[in-house]
Amino acid sequence: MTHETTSARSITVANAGLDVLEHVLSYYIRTLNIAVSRDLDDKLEGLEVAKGTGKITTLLLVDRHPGIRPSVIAQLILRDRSAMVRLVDHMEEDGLLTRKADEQDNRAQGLFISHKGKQLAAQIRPIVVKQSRDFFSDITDQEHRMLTSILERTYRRIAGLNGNGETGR
Amino acid sequence: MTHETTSARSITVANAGLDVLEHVLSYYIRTLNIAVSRDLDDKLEGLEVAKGTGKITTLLLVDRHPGIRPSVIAQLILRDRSAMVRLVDHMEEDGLLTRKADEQDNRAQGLFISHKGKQLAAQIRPIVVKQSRDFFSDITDQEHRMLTSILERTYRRIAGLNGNGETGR
DNA sequence: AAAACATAGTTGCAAACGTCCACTACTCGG
DNA sequence: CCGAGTAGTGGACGTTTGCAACTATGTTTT
Repeated sequence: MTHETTSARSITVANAGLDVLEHVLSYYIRTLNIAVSRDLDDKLEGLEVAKGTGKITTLLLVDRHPGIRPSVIAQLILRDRSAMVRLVDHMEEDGLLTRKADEQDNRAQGLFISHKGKQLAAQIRPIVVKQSRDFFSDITDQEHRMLTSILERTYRRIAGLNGNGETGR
Repeated sequence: MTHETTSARSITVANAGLDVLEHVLSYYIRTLNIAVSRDLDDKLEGLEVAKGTGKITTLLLVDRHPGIRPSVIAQLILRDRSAMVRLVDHMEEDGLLTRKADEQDNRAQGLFISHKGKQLAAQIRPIVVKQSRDFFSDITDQEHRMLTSILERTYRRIAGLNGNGETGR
């Protein structure tokens, strides 16, 4: 049917409707994700934790909860254990943290932050917070808080931070 | 400083605080993204448009705007042109759309949906909408609308589709 | 106490992207 | 006509991610 009349050049970024996606939350989450991730990477350039939510979250979690286990972090960042292993490998190589076998449970291990890791964590915290705030510059503080708390709800369910846990893989 | 009393095994998914990330919108965007993407992939399993926001958006855009150019779509989905080329390659191979050289501008091309593509688009629309709604099941309709429109604001700025409709190109 | 089952970490493999960069073809303004 | 900018393409890389299989260890059953 339609294929000739609509002059292609009239379809610009500014006037192209997104079809149903315009009202689909997941579309914005998915798209904004790539933008916000890119932006964050820039802000973190050179800091050994660029790329991926994983490193940052892991660093902060280990700093905050000495002895936390890889598998727990994996659940929180929604990755599988194998991905987690590599993450820890890298971070250990970079001297940000260390593994220590758990004394009670020999198959488990605990993660501990290094001095260098601690400093990096301290350095990163303000950057991460500010980045998020700056990125969503056209959102009021109130809206920002609201979004955060609403999304937190879904996140907690998915990650199993609520009642009991499902793995939501 | 929380640490000694906290034996490693007591740090569970349920009680591990996320440090500053707890109040960082971008953290939720980034993390939820991977969950929502996985979920969507499941719902779309087998449908030739699984994986990545790109295919779906492209399909719907081409269906909606016959003759739209790859570069325009690229801007909307926040990818670079080369990524777009491959996307179109695949979709053309799959018989979802076709390229046609633009008559006015020989360096450009227009994308047109195929019959198969049109059917797929029709099939996908409800799924995508429902998926988003279902995924964020613990959010009220009103909140969902609010989130969508707030995020849309940021998206539009990022993608450069603000204000005026036809910025002379 | 042995067997069966579950959990933590690990590794290999392979698919899927995204990014950077260079290159061609073409348009347009001056 | 020239120079600048744009559209599409292709190649090479480096990463990330997911799956499946495997080990070691812990827990539960019978």
